[in-house]
Amino acid sequence: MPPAPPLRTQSIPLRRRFTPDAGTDLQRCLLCETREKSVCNGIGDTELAILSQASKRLTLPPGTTMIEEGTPAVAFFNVTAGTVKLFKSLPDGRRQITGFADVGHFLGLTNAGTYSFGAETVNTVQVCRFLRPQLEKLLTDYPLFERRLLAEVTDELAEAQEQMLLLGRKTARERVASFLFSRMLPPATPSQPDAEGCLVSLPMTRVDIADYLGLTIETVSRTISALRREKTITGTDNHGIRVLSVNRLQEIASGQDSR
Amino acid sequence: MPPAPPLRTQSIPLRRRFTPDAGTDLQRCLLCETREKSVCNGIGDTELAILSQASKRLTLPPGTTMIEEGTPAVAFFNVTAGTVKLFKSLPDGRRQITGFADVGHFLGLTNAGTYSFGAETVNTVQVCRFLRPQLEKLLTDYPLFERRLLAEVTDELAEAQEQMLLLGRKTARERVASFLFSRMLPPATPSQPDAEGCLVSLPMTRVDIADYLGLTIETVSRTISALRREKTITGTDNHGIRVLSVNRLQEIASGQDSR
DNA sequence: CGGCACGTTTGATCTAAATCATGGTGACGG
DNA sequence: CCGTCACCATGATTTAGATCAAACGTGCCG
Repeated sequence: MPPAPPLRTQSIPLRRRFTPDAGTDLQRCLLCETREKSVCNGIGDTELAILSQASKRLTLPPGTTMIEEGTPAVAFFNVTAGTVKLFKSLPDGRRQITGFADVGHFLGLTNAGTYSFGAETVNTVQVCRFLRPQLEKLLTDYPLFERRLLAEVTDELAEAQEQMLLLGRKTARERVASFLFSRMLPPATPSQPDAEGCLVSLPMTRVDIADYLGLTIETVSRTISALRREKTITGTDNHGIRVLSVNRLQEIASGQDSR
Repeated sequence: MPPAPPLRTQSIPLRRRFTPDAGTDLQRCLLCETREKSVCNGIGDTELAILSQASKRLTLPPGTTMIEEGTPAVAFFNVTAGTVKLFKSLPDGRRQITGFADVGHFLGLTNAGTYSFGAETVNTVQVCRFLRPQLEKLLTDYPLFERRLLAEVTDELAEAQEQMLLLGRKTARERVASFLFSRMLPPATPSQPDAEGCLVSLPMTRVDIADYLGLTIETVSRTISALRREKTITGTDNHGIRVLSVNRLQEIASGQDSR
């Protein structure tokens, strides 16, 4: 029914951009600062050399297509810097972003032979790439790695259910508030806890936010403006807002809101 | 913004209804017909007695609350007959059904100490219940069990992403078509493949369908009527419709639709 | 320095689906 | 057998958010 929206993907997949980082030594994983946040923590310190060999670290510029929906599922990624957006599309171009994978998150897991979703970098991203056979070997060799992955997928599923509640039953206002609130929960940018309000980083564009919340860019923009007008948030920078009242935001997000 | 809808839960949790089945012998799992459809298949034939001891089979009448959102996560269930609905709610009563767990599906997995969702039987349901410590022992003792569970959760996540696309970007017509189509994919009720059209069983009420698709009962009702009027489906039974044109239904579901 | 491209904001209008309202049907119990 | 209750269908009206339409800033490049 809705007419096909204009194509929004400003980026094209560039194979030559998949350049491995220069210094890929065997100590890489041991020194990795994001290890404890990720599945890699399921592998002991002594065996980390194996992990380094099983994976390759890549640096990807903003707007790089990492996964194209429907292509063979050959790799699994672990994000060590930046933000990746995951999405599904309809033939006419309508798109739903199903999640943003930040530092410590994995992506690319699937049972089917092909990916059922696409993935594209939001900003400059660093990932560790595991090819499928290597991943499977890690799973069988390191039970704690598998256990950790199971836990991560379980969390991911719980988040997905929360997002279904948002998409199916929340108002635009509640959706935007939920989004901002969830973005300030993990200590991603824990700058000043509440010196001048908590800073929330929004590396993605309004289009991405809209496609994540099941809204249009106009509605997202208007709603953010309204929250600004009523002093729940401040900041005119498009990629970083400041939350003035966390409680207020949470109330709106959970639907306990007057207006 | 939307006023609290009237309470829709016609059922109340009845502790006394959690009665274990009479004949719980050690051979139960070996004879279980739904084993190969479920995580239990990760355990070898010889060790099935252990599985029988780790679980308890229960028969639950329609409308039984199995899991109450926010309560301690003490059990994990495997559905062996019937259909269970999983849902999340907002304080004012708005509800989103996040999935229907049919035969072979598990429910109740979580990392947090409490359930982040509720679960209620749609019709008469049989489940095998594992208490949490028992489940964890199975996971560590039987790698194939854990691997199978990881695969199930991964599938569940893919389904959740598909549902996010539906909730965020599809029209009412596309949502209903997608629902009916997805319900006929698994050979749940594989009666006649296409003798007089494929039969699809809908054990849940219109309210449940609406809460699953992020619509109102009126819209669901009208949309089903429209599909009937245009001969894509037939049947006046509320809990079972017949798909006359599978292709047509799939086209509508995926958004390639004229009207 | 001017112009173009991109992302964003804001206003006016439209519409798909929600809400409000009513009637029908079948199951169940007294 | 009749009243009640749960569920479903359908018509009339309203509305939240989509769509259509400018206009504004900012950064980039010739």
